[in-house]
Amino acid sequence: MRSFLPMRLSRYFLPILRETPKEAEIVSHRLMLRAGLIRQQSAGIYSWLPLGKKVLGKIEQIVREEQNRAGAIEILMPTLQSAELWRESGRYDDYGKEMLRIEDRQEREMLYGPTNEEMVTDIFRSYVRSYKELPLNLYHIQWKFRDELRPRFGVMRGREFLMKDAYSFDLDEAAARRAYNRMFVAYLRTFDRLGVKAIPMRADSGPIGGDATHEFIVLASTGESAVFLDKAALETPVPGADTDFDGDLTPIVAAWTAKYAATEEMHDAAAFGALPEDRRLEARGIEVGQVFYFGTKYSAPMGAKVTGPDGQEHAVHMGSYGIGVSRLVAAIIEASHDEAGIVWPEGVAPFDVGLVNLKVGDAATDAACAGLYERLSNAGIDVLYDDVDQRAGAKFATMDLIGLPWQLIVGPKGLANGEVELKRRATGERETLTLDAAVNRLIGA
RNA sequence: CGGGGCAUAGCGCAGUCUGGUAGCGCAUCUGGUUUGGGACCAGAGGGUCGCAAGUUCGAAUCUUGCUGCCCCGACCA
Repeated sequence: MRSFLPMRLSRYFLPILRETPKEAEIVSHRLMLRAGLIRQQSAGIYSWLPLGKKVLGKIEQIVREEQNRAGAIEILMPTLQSAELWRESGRYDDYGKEMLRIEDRQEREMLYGPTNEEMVTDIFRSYVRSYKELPLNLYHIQWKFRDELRPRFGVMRGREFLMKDAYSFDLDEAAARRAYNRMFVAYLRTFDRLGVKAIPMRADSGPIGGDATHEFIVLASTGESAVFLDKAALETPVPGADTDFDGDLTPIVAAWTAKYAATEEMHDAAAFGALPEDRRLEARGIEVGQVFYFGTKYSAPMGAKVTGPDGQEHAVHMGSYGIGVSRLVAAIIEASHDEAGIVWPEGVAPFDVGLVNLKVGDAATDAACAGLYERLSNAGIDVLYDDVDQRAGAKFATMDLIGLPWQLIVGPKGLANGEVELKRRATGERETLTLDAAVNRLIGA
């Protein structure tokens, strides 16, 4: 007897909207509202409903695994920070109105963190004294708040957003560049596992400062920014799971950075024009990550120093590395959807399979579904069982909308021949199989 | 922050100009008929018309103030 209840749609919380709420302009926002992933609570601030929360968790976990693989170490810093820390770096006055400033009951000045360079630098300087403890890369996955003047496009540009931010500490610039490369390669792997094509592009360092930086841009026709790239970038191989992060990563990074790829702001029309015409690609994209090297910008004013092998104190060289976790949910949808709804890449889908019972209450279909659910679950497959008493059309429309990679359709007609239908959401292909064959196909998939 | 717009049932909308018992579609509930691509019939429930003040015998409708939200631009992970 299994010790868990099946995830039955009739008992789940999946508020599907048939009509598109009028505020949603772009496709990912529309689909996230319609498929019951999120609910807006205030401008740029969203609740994550069960299906959305599952996707967010999947993305978070892939990001975490690849950060860990690259040698970064997870911590968790608070959302609320003291203004004092930000005065040390000078950013309390520089950051502007995007920073949400609040006062506690003792009238202490606080802020809801838009980023964590100061805080992580404070942690570092409190404990680390020697170059022997380097390199160090600390990251966390935490909610941030930036009081955007004009939040829009749903979670694509919300005010509150979930972000992975990593911070590297090294003795000198050369070591910091190696740390940068580790994150660069980790990002290539992360986005690949998330099922999106993300291209690193030369970027403007912006207010965070620094002189080496790349933005990772997901190509999507509905993307917000225009990008220009060498088509060869699309064919550049993504490093495998066996990549040695302690080894020399410069060849991998060089293979990517050698190919022309730039956003509009950094576009060099002459360099782009020098490419053979059939390799020039003008596309649109969404920024989902950025890596920076910024040297001693924070460590120097904040006194984050270590003693080097020379016996002298050195301000550490730092970098920071962000991935927009909540934004990625929207970016993935922008890059992967059709007229009927979302098409989740397998790695981030909220469930692996939607098991559709076409005749709820019929002893044969009910029993077949129960058996299939159990066999698939025991094989580690995450199944959403649609046991709702609805017409077939409505069930199919719901499954297509929420975009699970596979639909396993069980109806009385097929079952009379011992058969079920397996539909691949991405392609729409359907296959009629015996129950055993369908289970084996899914377990093998 | 400049410009524009919207706010009426859970969602999408009409009604506002020209003040007079608050409507439609979808969704929800009940009963029946249906049942492989968003069914049909009959019935039912659900609204302090964003908030406040004013004008008026009477305000969803007119006036003033406020709030929230959206779109374009500038800005931005």
